[in-house]
Order: sequence, then C-alpha cells, then structure tokens
Amino acid sequence: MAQIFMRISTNMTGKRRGRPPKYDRDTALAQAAEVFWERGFAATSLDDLAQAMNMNRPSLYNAFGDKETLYRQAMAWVDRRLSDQLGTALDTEPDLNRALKAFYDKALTVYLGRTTPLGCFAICTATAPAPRNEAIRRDLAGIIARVDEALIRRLQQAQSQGAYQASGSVHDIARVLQAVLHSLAVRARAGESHTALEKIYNAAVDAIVPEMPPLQN
Amino acid sequence: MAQIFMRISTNMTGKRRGRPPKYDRDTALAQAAEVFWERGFAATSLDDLAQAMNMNRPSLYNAFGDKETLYRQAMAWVDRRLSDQLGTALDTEPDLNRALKAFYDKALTVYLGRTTPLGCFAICTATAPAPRNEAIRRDLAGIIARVDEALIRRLQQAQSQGAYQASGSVHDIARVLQAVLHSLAVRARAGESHTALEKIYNAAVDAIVPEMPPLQN
DNA sequence: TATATTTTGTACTGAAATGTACAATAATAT
DNA sequence: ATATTATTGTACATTTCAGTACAAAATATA
Repeated sequence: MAQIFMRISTNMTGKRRGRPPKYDRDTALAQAAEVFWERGFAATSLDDLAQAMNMNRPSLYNAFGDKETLYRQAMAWVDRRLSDQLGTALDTEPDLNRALKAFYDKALTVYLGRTTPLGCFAICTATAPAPRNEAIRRDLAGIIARVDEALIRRLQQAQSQGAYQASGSVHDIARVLQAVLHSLAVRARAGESHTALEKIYNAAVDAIVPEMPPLQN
Repeated sequence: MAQIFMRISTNMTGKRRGRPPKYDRDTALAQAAEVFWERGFAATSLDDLAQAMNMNRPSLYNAFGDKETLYRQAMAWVDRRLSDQLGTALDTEPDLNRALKAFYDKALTVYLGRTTPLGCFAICTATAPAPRNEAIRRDLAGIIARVDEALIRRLQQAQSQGAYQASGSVHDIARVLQAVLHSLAVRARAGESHTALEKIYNAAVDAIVPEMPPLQN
C-alpha cells in the first residue's frame, strides 16, 4: 500500500548503488505527460505509457507508482513549466495591456505547439476524472487558484504604479482574465486556429483592461 | 458496420410490431448522459451505462449503437436542453446586461444542480477524447459555435435597439462572453461555489457590457 | 391459431488492462 | 572476489471490457 518511490540513497560521492536506471526522471515525466495530454487520463493505458517512456511496466510502477500517481506528477510537471513561462510573460512586459497579450500568446504557443493541438493539459484532461477523483480535482483547483494569484499580483502591481484602475475588485477581474485563458485552452483543443484565438484575447484585453490613455500633463 | 438503429416501423394506428421496448428513448438518453457526465467518456463502461439505463447490453447496442454513438447522442441531448434554457434566458430579459447575467445564472443551475457539481457536459467530458476522436471533436466545435451565434444575435439585437455599442467586433465580444461560460463550466467541476462563480460573471458582464447609462434627453 | 417482427436476457468469446512475482542484470561497497 | 543494492525484463494471474450469438418473450397481423 504505502510504497516509497525514489529512495535517493546517494552516498557522499553522489554515486547511487545498484543498477542505474535506464530512464531520466524528467524526460520520462515529459513523455508520460505527452501521452496523457493527447489521450486523457482514463483512455491512457500503462502500456501506452511504458511504450512512450521507453520503460517496462514494473519499472514504471517502481519509479512513479500507479497510473493516478503518475498522471498527477505529469500534470504537476507540465504546470510548473507553463507557470514559469506565463509568469515571465506577465513580468517582462511593463505595460499591463501588452503583458496580458504576451501572457495569452505564450499560452497559445503551448496549447497549439504540438503535432496536433492539445489545449491545456489540466483544463482538458483533469476535468473529466475530477468528480470521481478527489486528488485530481484538488490538483486542478490548485492550478486554477495559482493562476488567479499570479494575475491578481500583476493587476495590483499595475494598480500601484498608477497604470491601471480597476472598475471593480481586482480579484474578480483576475478571474475574468483567467476565463479567457480557459476558453483558449478549450477552443484550441476543439481545433480553432491561432489567428482566431488571437482575436479573442485581443478583444478581451482591450475590453477589460483598456490601453492607458496618454498621460495627461 | 453500417447499422440502422431505431427503425420506426409504425403502422397507421401508431402501434409498433414486435415486443415493445422496456425503455423510453428520451429518459434512457438522460440516464446515459448522467453517467457520462460524471465519469467522462473513456471511464464509462457499457456495463455502467446498461445499469443506469436499466437495460442490458445487447438492447443497448440495438437501440443506440456502440459507446461512441451513444455518447454523442447523449451529448446532443444535453446540448439541446441547455441551449433551450440559455436561449430563453437571453431572450426574456430586455436589458442586455441583465440578460447576460440571467444567461450565466441559468448555466450555473445546470452546472451545479446535481448531487455533485459536474460543470458543462461538453467542455468537461468532450475535450479529453477530442484529439483522437474527430467526430467528438467536431461535435464539441459545433456546440461552441452555436453558442457564439446565439450571443452574437443577442448583441446585434441590443445594438440595433441602441442599447449597446460595441467597442470592437460583436463577433469577438461574443467569444469573450462565451469564455466566461467556459470558465464557469470548468470551475464548477473543480468545486467552486455558486456565490464565487456569481461574482465572476457579474464582474465580467459589468466590465464587458456595462449597464446602459440613463438615456440622455 | 399460426406467423412475422421486434426486443429482452443469458451466456459466451476474445481482447485489453492492471498489478505483481521472480529471475537476471549492473552497478557500488567491503 | 564477494556481498549488497537497485533496476530491468519476462511471465503470469486476475479482472474488466466490448461485442455478439441465440433462445425466450411479447406484441401485431393474417
């Protein structure tokens, strides 16, 4: 039941005992994520995963646990990478309007940037199992909450710099902005084009966070 | 391969020949939808469905075809009902701002109105299989497109009545409005409360389609 | 009453999936 | 060298699932 994965028993020379693993943990997770991303949680078999990760099933169990555990690690892996990219997109651009557009555009490159457009991993594959799998449901809720927080921070930053004046609550506006992200996630997976999606987020940002009028002096 | 379901061989008295079906087609679809809605497409077995529909598997095949066909019929069934309700919500309220809020609120009662909150059937269960199932992907795209059209119509109506002046393209604004719906669909399934979701759509509508200023005379 | 038609329900087949036992392998440590 | 440790890989057991064959049941029609 309570198994312990990944006992990192390295000695002081950094060399592990026993037969060395054939896989690299990070790339294996990336490969697992790719399969889950395309097929979803339930439709992905351990054989699919083992094949994609170039491992056999017992090794896979030994390294990552069962399918659910592996799925959650894969989702966390994808989330870390995406959060990094979206966070830097928000931070690099000083103008709020432009920062948000950069944010959405970076998301689109992830959502559309595979051989086939897959949308958002979490939104498009974690929703299905969520009602019957409390852990996955909480993972999904956590991912959404952290994006809320990132957007709130960015809005507050703009506000404190006088670059933005919220009509209502900044918390609520952040959630409206994430709504656009969710829609891009879904529409990308439904097959809509990059240009069509670009129009959506441009319209949204311009409607919700209009460009600053030139400073009056 | 090409089977024909539901041969409606009624004579002029409206009486069918052969043993009468135990199931009612409409309620059976509703029951199937409930199962798919909670578990998703791939995680639902034909045994789950047969049990929920109070049929045995051969009858199920005879009446609705295989799992994919049944799923698509169930999704279409749910979509018809939801579209009806959302359409009337949009039409009954004369003021655009209030009409949109009624629209979202009606959606929320559907998304949250079961024993466990399930969000939107299409958004939360059709996205997962979409990349590997072209038919389901197209169904999903069609459902999204029809909501776009309904919102566009409503915006144009308000515009032609002078009750609304779009900043940009009405087509784009409609898609931004549907983005809010998508987010409600996902967040409901992730476990967020009715009041939390209400705040989101209220903020969105007020930001995107502000209440009309009192007519100037 | 006999026949045709349609659905029901049992039972079966074959395929796919999960999870594990156990021997073989490859490295470090003594 | 020998022991220890950890992973790999084969093989297997069990369950679940999709799909179907076929007889029984229930109705209309001739």
